[in-house]
Amino acid sequence: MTVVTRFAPSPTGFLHIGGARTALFNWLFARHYGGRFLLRIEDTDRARSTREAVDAIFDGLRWLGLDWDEEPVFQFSRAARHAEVAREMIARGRAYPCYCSPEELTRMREEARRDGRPAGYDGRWRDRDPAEAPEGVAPVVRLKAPRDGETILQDLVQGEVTVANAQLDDMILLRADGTPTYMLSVVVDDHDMDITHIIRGDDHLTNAFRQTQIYRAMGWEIPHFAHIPLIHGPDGAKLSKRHGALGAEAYRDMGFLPEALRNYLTRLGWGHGDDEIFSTEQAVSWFDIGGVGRSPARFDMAKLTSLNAHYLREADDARLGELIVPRLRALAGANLDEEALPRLRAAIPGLKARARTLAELAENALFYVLRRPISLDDKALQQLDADGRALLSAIVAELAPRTGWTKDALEDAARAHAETKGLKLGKVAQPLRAALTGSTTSPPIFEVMEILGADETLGRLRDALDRKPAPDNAA
RNA sequence: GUCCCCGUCGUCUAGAGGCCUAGGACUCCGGCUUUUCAAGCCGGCAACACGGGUUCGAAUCCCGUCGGGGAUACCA
Repeated sequence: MTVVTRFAPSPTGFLHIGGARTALFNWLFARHYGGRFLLRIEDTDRARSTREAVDAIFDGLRWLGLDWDEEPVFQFSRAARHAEVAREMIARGRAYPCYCSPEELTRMREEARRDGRPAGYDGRWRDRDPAEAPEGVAPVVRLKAPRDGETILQDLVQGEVTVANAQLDDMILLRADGTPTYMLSVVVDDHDMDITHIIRGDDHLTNAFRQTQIYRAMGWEIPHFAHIPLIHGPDGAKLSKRHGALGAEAYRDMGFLPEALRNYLTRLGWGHGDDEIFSTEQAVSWFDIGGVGRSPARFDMAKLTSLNAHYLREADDARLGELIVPRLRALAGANLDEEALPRLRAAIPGLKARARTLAELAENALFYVLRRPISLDDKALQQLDADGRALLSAIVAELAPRTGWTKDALEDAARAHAETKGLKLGKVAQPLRAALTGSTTSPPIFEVMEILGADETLGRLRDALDRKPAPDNAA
């Protein structure tokens, strides 16, 4: 049997992080078993579904590297088929029209709750003669669900879960306007799409019981269910839009790499021994439902960030360069000079080891592409006090005439210079760093000098020396 | 209210009766290294929710309590 999984989001917003993980698990499972991973857009709620949301979901999935098989199914387009199934259920005596008014239903719910009974529709039209139907009221179609006994679910994650049928009322299959409800649509579509494994959030666990009853009513084979625990926010509450339930694109904008998010999300709620960092290929070969935990997990930015730092260090230099160009343009508030790109390419290795996100990478890279004179931060300014400037002018004289402008030669020269003055290398390195990068932290300073080149380096050093001395901090 | 699910360091988790004086990762705190900052290496703090059983022996099995979450729509 070929495994077929699906991800079935409703296009009412972006691809939020919980949905992304659900999609990921379905994708991993299908790929692991060499099966198919399908997409179905559940757009039957016409009022809330938008084309923008559909695009955002596709984009998010693509960005995460989750490719799907076949054309996505749009659920609304299958409404006629859903209604046909409902009619078939009526013909089989497994569904019936119900003429209850919304007011009646509310009253039923309130009374049931007050009496401590399970809330829900009491089945009053279940066996009533349709001749008694009130004039001019369009009925809904309800499932004639079993009233006694219990429905048992064999869940791949939650194990065997049992619920008394008395808890489940006769759910609506077709609305008064003839459109299908979610409960009917999912079952029909999952069946027609030959879905073998339904992997979804455990907020659907109770739906699975009702859906099981529809499968039975139609005599269809019931797929395997795997209800995975939801992701919670840092405060332990449900991850909602109020907390961290951001869309995949928000994480992209914050500067996370898709492979880092994929690794993080895979590890959230799933484990393979003590493995923390693994490739997508490894994840595919290791992934199985058995490794999925039963308790909800909280979303932890710090760990995602740490993972991202790892993947940043591993990432291809040219790729990172391209990724940060738009960010650099925004930070610089201008287009980049021609020499900026080759300079950036040479600088990435030194830069990426010091950044945790693309946002940080761009910030740290900015000094390389800024035009002279560059601005200095407060700590850099402090390095360029009278002492610092004296050190600087001495070393500028030393560096200016040289021809071998490589980091090793430059370091040798600086070391020799420091030694004659009886200073540690750090003493001369910091003023150089301040003048060249505008900050007190940067990649190795002689590497910076080599990448900047002799002209730019000397220019920046002169800029620093030409500056008016910083006002005395003590004053 | 009713039903269902969950409960190991702050967080993610390993653990499927003795291998557990509970392991790893992230965070945090020290140290080493060092031209700064990272990285790396070494070390440290830190958990089996609680109470009863079962057993020679329980984080692991059972029951209860408490806590958290989810579902209870002519939404999906």
